Amino acid sequence: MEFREAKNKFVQTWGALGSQWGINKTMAQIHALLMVSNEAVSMEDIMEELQISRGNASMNLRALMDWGIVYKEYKTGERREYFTAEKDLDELAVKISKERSKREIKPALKVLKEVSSIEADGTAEERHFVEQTTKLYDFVLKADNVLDKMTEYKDNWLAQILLKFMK
Amino acid sequence: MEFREAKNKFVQTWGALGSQWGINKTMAQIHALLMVSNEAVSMEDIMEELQISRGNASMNLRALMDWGIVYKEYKTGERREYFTAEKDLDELAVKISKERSKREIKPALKVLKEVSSIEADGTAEERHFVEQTTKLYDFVLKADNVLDKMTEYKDNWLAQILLKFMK
DNA sequence: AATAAGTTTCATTTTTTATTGAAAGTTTAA
DNA sequence: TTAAACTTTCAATAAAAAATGAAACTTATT
Repeated sequence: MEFREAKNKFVQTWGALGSQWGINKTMAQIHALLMVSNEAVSMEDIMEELQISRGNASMNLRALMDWGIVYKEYKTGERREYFTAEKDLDELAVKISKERSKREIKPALKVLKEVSSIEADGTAEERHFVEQTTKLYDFVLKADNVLDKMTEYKDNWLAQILLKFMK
Repeated sequence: MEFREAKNKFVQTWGALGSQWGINKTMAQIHALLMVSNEAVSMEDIMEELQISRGNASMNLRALMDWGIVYKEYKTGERREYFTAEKDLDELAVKISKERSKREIKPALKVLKEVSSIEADGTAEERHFVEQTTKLYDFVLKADNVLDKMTEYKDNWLAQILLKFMK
């Protein structure tokens, strides 16, 4: 396999993976492209390389910047904007999990808390509902916290968490 | 909030969360419904409660069973099939992460290995590509393994992983 | 302050994904 | 072995999500 083919395969695969995990294909592809570029890339280049429209490129670049995993760069003497991706993978993981937690897990937790707090002295059905949603709330909260800790001390998280536990 | 409202809210929320993570809405909703039911539920009931067609119910129940998180149950003297969900949340997490790893992470790793193995003594661009995809391969592999370990020893995974590390 | 070079927005269109429903298939039991 | 009760499949349809592209907007330069 030669370079261009490999690069293309990587971008396509990353895009497919993204869409399986609820991140739109183009957004993941742009990110992939920037990840493996050794220098900042202009919007034109991205449009050209992925064969997408200006609007699409613009909106997904904006989304990637909102996630904090793509940065704008200005070259002196040039009007055009260039883009680079966060290339530190630990940093990338931290940002993605923080963002998804904020956008998706936290709101879900809120609902879980709400629905598990209904009065249910009634039927077995109701008691089971409250029990199960309460367990789910605790579980999701715990999982979210572990993730948070893992990312907070990104280097050697295991040792760090352990330290915290022992304190 | 009273019971029916709470139950409905839970099912809707779980469905939305599912679709944000690449699991189809109905599949997540059926799972939610079964999770909070204290007894096995028939396909008819599911169709009725979620207002979905027979085909849809059938296909998504099949998918949930393929994932190993929903089981068929037979009631003696009844023709009809009933369904229950895995209610142990640790077990649920294990099964979901195993399944997603198998379906999505493993194939992605394969591609990453492939594309990071190209000959690249050429340009800086090519060298950067190989370096970056190699890092990514290592990272994803490591993350996948940690998850695997966490789920393998689901109770007190921290201590267990630590033990392994120390051996 | 006019213009040029570039970027963003968003109504419309396209693509992708999920759902329906009717026909085919199974299974149980009389 | 037939029929009734139920489930599965899959081509057609609907719904949801993503992409387009042209107009509006911004900013830098002369």
